[in-house]
Formats: sequence, structure tokens, C-alpha cells
Amino acid sequence: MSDLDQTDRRILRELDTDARMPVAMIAHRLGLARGTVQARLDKLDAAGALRLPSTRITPQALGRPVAASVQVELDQHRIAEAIAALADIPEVLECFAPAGDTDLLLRVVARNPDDLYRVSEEIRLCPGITRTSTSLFLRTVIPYRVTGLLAGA
Amino acid sequence: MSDLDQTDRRILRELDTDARMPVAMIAHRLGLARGTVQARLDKLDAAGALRLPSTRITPQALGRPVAASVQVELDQHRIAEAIAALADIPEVLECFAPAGDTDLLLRVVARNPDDLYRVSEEIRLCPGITRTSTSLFLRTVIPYRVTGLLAGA
DNA sequence: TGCTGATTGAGCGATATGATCAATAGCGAC
DNA sequence: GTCGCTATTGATCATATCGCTCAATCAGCA
Repeated sequence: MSDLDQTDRRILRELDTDARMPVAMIAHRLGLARGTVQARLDKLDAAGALRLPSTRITPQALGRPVAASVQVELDQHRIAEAIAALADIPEVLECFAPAGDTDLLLRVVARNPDDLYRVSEEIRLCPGITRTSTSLFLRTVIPYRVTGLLAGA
Repeated sequence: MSDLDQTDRRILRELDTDARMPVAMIAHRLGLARGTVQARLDKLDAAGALRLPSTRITPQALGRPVAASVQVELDQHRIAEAIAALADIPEVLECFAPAGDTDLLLRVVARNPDDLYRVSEEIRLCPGITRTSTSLFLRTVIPYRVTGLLAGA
């Protein structure tokens, strides 16, 4: 997956203007040939530069307005087991392995605070997980965005 | 933004199969009328249930393979100022206000470890920010997904 | 029962798509 | 400078898709 060049970025910026903008319209607005835009877009998802369409759906729309992060400590001998169990929990939207004391850092969502408690219990009970610490997000200060990177170099 | 019902979810699941699947094809596969699917999709982005198309672009594709989280402590009198400054940093992909000692939790990306240092410096120098703690993500264990929520209730 | 809103199935014209083609431009290798 | 490779251009084509309309049906609810 090589980096997107300026042309790719300009195309994608146009699509941010209107997700359903026709290829011919994009081409016209950017002063490119239609075929070029078409080829670029084909390459983009062939290259795996794009996540699944469903990643555009906000958790709110799926009835999960409550967000939190969960720090997890693992039994180091059962890491794979733990990860597999976490992957089976729908509310776990993503999971990273940070440097430092925490073994895993999860992003989770829930229907409400009570539901968040249920989810965090489910996480705590995963095999190989020795300790968790949940931190409720009171507010989303900056919603997920890539526009800044798309605009710059 | 009311919750998506089962029909909406089934439509979106089909789109995960193939992002460019025509509306008529979705309708046929789900046993729905074309107009219904079209109306549902129209409602979806009218309701703001979908983020910008650019959110599908992986930071990797934008040349930012390095990810990290940054915990931020603020001068409580200059919160708005700090947030505005953070919003101006393209590498800050999102920002939450968690309950607890940390005032803000940022998701950032960078070109490489060196670049991450630059970004974290930029954050540290934002007005109103008194302290930061950056934690490098060694690995993405579960990439961002909503499929689980989409499949369930 | 009667109302309201969503869904259906069908049809319509306008538009977009995917594919092709020859010609050209850009770029690195030699 | 020249060769060869690749991307781009501008054009054309047939086909598929879109957005819209309509009357009829259906589901939920007062």
C-alpha cells in the first residue's frame, strides 16, 4: 500500500464534499480525465487503502452512544486466547498493544452506562485477562477525522 | 438520529460485501423493492448516521503507519483554547474527555517514531496544556470495526 | 374502522458506468 | 539523447444504474 499522491488526495477530498459525486463530476472539477479518476478509485480499494464501508457508521446510529477505553493486563502465556475472546465482543471496536504497563488498550461502546458495565464485565471475564481498568468518555471532543492528513502532504 | 433497524443493518452489511454494489442488487439479495433500499440509504446520510467518506482511508495509506495515544492534562481555565489548538494538528485523529485524572485522551498518528516525537512536542506546546504522556502503539490488535454491532441487535 | 406512513412493483428518461482505443505525456534506465 | 514503460488523455460505445413517479398494498395504531 504505497502512499496516496496528491491526485488521490484531491479525489478523496472531492468525495468528502459529496459521497455520491459521480466520477465524471470529480474529473471535471479537478481538470482530470474521467478514466484517470476511475483508475485511481479502482486502485484505492484494490490497494486496501479503504476500510469497510460500515466503518462510516457512527456507533450512535447503532444505538451505542456511550464510549469508553479499557486498559487490559494479560496473563502473558494466554495472549492469543485473550485476543480471540475480545474479538468476539461486538462492543470492542478496536484494540491496540501499547508500549508500557498496559498490555492492551481497547475502544469500547455501549448502549448506556449500565450496558458499559456489562461490557466491561464481559471483558474482565475473558480468558487470559488478569486486570482491567475502564474509563468512561464524558465527551467526544474531536470526532474521528482524517481530513487534516488528507489536506496536507 | 434514531437507531437503525434490521433492514438498515442488512443493507449496510451487503455494502460491506461490496462497497459499490448497486442499489438494485442489494434490493434483490434482500428481497426488498429497489425504492425501499434507495429510500433507506438516502435517510442514512440525511440522518447523519455516516461519517465522512474519508474516514475510510487508513492512516497507513496516508503515510502515517505509526499510531499512539496521548494523555493530556489541561489548565482548566484554558480548555477551549487548548482544544482549538489540538484540532489544528492534522495528526490528532480524535480526542475524548475521559472521566478521571486525564483531561483529554488523543489518538494520534505519525510517519515514524521520530515524527511521533515531533507531533507530541507540538501537542505539548499547545496553549493550556500543562502535561502530556505519549504511549506508542506497538501493534494494532483489532483494527477498527463496527461489523459486530451491525450483525447483532 | 379509518388514518398514517412505509413498501411494493412497475415504468420512465437522464445519467453514470465500465470498457475500449489510439495518441500523448512523463519518467527513469541506459 | 533515446529507448521503453506507465499513466494520462479524450473520445466512443453499449449497458447498467440512478432518481423519480405512480397507484396499490401493507402494517401499525388510535
